[in-house]
Amino acid sequence: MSIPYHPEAVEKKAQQFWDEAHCFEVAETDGKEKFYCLTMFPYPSGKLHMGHVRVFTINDVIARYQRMQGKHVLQPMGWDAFGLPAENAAIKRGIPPAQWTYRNIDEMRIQMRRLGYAYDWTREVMTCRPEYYRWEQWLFTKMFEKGLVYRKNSIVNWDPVDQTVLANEQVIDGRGWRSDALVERREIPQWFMKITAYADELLDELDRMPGWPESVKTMQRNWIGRSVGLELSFAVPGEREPLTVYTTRPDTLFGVTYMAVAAEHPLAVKAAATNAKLAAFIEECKKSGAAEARLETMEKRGMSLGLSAIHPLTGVEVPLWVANFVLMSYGTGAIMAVPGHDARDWEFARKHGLPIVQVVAPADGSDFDIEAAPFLEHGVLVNSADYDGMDFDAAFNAIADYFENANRGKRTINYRLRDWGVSRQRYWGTPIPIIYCDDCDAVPVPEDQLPVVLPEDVAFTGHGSPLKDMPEFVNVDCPQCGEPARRETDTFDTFVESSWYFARYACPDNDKRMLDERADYWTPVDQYTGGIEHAILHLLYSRFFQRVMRDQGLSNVSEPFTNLLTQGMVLKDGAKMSKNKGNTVDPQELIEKYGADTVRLFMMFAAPPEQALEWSDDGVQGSFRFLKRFWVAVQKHADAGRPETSSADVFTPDQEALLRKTHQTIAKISDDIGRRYTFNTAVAASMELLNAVNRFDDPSATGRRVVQQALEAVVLMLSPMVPHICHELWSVLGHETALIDESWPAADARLLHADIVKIAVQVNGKMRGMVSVPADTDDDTVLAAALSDPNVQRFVSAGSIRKTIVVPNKLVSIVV
RNA sequence: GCCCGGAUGGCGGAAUAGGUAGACGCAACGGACUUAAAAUCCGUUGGCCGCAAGGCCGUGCCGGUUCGACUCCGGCUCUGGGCACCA
Repeated sequence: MSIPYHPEAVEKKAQQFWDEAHCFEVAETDGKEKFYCLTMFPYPSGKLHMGHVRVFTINDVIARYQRMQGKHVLQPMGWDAFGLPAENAAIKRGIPPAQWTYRNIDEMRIQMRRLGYAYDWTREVMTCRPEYYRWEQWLFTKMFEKGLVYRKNSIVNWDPVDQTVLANEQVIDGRGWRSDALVERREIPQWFMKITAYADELLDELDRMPGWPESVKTMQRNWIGRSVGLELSFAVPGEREPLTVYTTRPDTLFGVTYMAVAAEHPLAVKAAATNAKLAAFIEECKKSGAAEARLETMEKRGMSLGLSAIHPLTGVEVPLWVANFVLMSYGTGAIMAVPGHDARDWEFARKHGLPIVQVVAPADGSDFDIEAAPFLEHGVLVNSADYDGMDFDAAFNAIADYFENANRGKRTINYRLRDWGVSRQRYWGTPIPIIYCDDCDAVPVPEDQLPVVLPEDVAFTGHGSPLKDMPEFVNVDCPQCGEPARRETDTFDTFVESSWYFARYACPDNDKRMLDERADYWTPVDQYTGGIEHAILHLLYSRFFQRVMRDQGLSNVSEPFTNLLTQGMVLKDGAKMSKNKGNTVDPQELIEKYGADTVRLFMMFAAPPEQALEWSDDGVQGSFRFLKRFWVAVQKHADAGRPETSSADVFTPDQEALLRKTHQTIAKISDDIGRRYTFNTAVAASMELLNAVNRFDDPSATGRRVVQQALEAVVLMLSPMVPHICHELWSVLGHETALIDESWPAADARLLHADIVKIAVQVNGKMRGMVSVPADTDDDTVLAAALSDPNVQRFVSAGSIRKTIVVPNKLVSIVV
């Protein structure tokens, strides 16, 4: 008597079983291989979206698969709880950010539980809790002591109407998103972490990280952007200080025809003091956001400073300009321009009528029209005095030697990577543990006064941080001299919290130390899964922080994530699903309609994990139908009672075919999940095997035994993806013990290969026939069989064969 | 603008090391069951030609390497992600 498939009841029952048995709570167990399986933790935005469901399901499949491989699996979950959206919600709804955040966490936790993820909830962390962020404050004070943090001026987006600092996201087409005022660049003092001190290590170690995708490693290499170049100076007549610039192309030095400085550069500021037009232009330049993408794409504008610089080799005077694309915070705030061999310099020279000189020619001696386009490749020097005829390396070295010997410049290694500015002029974040004293300057908060607790009960207006208006927070005594002092009101970039949470899951309850021996047991993370959008910032900051913790003696691990899986976005209508764009699909509705297993299955089946997944409402239905067919097939089989366990090992051809199919499928899915992470093809293979079972009609004892084996394999192998229905069907198949403790099935190697293989026959590269031969037939016999195919013969006349290729068990290619 | 990806039937995708393009699923169409609908089951389905056998074309575009290219190389187009204060 078959029971219909009711996902809600099935899922509730399975989850209750796992909860009561505490299946997913893990301690540090000796003698068992550990596997730390982690997803990037979510921002508690309100409800789960499809992107969450995708990444959590992928990771859960891996965690459950590894568990079935006999490993001791930790899969924790927590909340990246600080951030801008809570402040926006607070303004919009008049609720304190903390309240809004905790409510969202509670709601999303319920949704996650409904989806049946194998999380150890006893380890949950929330970054907005003092017991979490106190350790980050503590580490910051340690970094302060080591000189790994420092304070300097840096640029922010300033909204002149709302009188507030804006995030890049809040600047739309150069205007503040609420005020619509033109955004300005403004310099304010901010705290920086010296990630550049680790630049070489972060770069070099990428070569020894086989578990990371090549694309992510390339992006990080380019981001760090290590380059070897020459630092040299141009004298400026009438100025005491020369203008220092850095170039990776000293070979183009003779092609310098002008120089440009940033609007904030002292030379520009000085010149503007006596030139109203210039002053106006400089003010205009500051009216722009700070985002690089915007600076690079906006119209390149500039104005002559009326000054010149002396070329260090030729002595020729080149004009000095101020330009909107040169930024004070990058490099020295000045550039030497070589329009003949740099695209941006070329474009700017064209626009402003500045001379373009060719100093590098193509190595093959061909002509190049420098007036039509810049020549960007390496080549042979021309118009470069004694250096003419040299190639890039020779010219680089000769010119660099000249400057170093004359003590007028030096070879320098530069990084594109900049130190990490961690100050945010916002309320909802970790307070930066610094006290400003008139006499002692910036003093870190002593360890016994940590944590600096963020007051949660605040009236939040959105006009600046409410911390500034809280004297009880701001006014403190200087820890050094005891005089009245002021507490820092800026908070940390939320990337600081997400740079070490993965280690804290090992010991979230320790109130004496940041990390303990349990972190030594679990770290590094064996499998880390998250969005490709984090390929650079979050992953690089985490690699940096892991090293800071290591050098603080907290860990002996350098790389935090051994294997990285970057899953693609969930797109709708070709764009990332997001609340901003209003193109979201609510997973909750689908769960209520079809159950968690259907949603999980569809997410795994719709696309391979690394690829972007274009959402379509069609197809979820198909996954549900498959689960129903799966359910009915197992029930129907079980209704006839358990097959006898012992029978002779004699099979009919059909029985043997299903047996082979079962074992081939086990081998394929093991590879798909264990090595390739192509869960979509694993699902497809399960479907094929189930289709084969449904077509198979053999009520004999042996037939039923073969079916039992096939169904058990499908239940076991689908269980990481659809754990609830499999939990139930495992007992339907007659098992007393729970599926969660079962091992992954093993394929019988003797049953993996077919005894008859089909060989494709090509003539001149075109398919002309198929022949069936026993597996591993020798080449000559296969060729003879191929040539005897009537259709092949039509295209091959005797004696005309020029070449034959035989690919064993696959293909014959005949060239006539 | 710069860096990293992607493009295959009506749709999502498969082809794992250069070797049968389109597995599996969706949608559509035809049929069975039903008073009917839903559900379920069976069948067909890249395009063109052909009664059939079979042939020709076909993996974003242009070109190359190879007996053989979705796969490798060169050049484009469109599109997704990142660009340091969204997370």
